[in-house]
Amino acid sequence: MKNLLKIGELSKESGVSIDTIRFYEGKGLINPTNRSEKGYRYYDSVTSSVLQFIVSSKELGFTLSEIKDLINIKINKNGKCSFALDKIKEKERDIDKKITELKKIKTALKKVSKKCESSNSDSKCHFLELLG
Amino acid sequence: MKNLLKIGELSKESGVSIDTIRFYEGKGLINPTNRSEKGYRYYDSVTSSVLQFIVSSKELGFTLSEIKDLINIKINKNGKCSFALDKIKEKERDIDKKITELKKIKTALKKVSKKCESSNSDSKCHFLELLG
DNA sequence: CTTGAGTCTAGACTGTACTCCATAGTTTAT
DNA sequence: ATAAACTATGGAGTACAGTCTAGACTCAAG
Repeated sequence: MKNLLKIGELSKESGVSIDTIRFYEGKGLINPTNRSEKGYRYYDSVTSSVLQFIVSSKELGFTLSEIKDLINIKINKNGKCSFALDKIKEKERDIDKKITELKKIKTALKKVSKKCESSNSDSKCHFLELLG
Repeated sequence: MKNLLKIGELSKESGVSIDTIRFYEGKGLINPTNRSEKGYRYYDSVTSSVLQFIVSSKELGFTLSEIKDLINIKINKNGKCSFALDKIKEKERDIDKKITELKKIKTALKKVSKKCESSNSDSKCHFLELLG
């Protein structure tokens, strides 16, 4: 068990909480390098990189299940760029779609608020009048 | 009970499912106009407008709890525009914030995918190499 | 009067990503 | 040897917005 970290140490090194580390294990994202007889988890320091990768990927908008796919590309496809690129491009399209939707909402909100602003502030609200 | 709708009829008229109507009642968004002795809900047709309002507001990005606030403005503040306008403006800022965040993500994703594209498609993925 | 359709309630389940808890066992330091 | 610190497990709770189910009751039509 030399150079191996216990879960608390890994947590400190990675900045990911113990609970979350166990949670990620349950989701199949990481695994302890081994377990002691009594069931204690032991990790090598690569796991810390994996946790960092998870954190970064989350910041890029990937869900845990998508991140699991990415990790599996690394494992099964030997980390070929072309496979990862597909996922990244797909995520870009996802994000674009969301931005488009939000812009539509923004436009609609502006339309509503303009009507509000152009009327007397004490008058009945055009928008709320939809309530019947 | 003349001109009153039973929940199934309201559901058909509004396009909102029976379950959802009851769920909205639990959240305090709507209420049956009255109840029969045996507990059946009866609604007047204004409730259909309220449901339409809820659907529209959801499309504008409001949560149910925010929609409840809007409905209460209508009831308590007599539907004054100035009160509703605050909520609408606030939501606009929310949406703007989300758009900004998503744009940041988009930029970051592009950076990653460009690195992927500029390398041999069979080569190791720069991004996945973060996995250690 | 019976049958089928409609309605009632309370509570469980979905997905996402955790977080917290109790209880028990283990390891480490003094 | 003992206490403090750490770890294990399983399960509950959070937020959001529903959806679905079971089991019981009621209503309308033939």
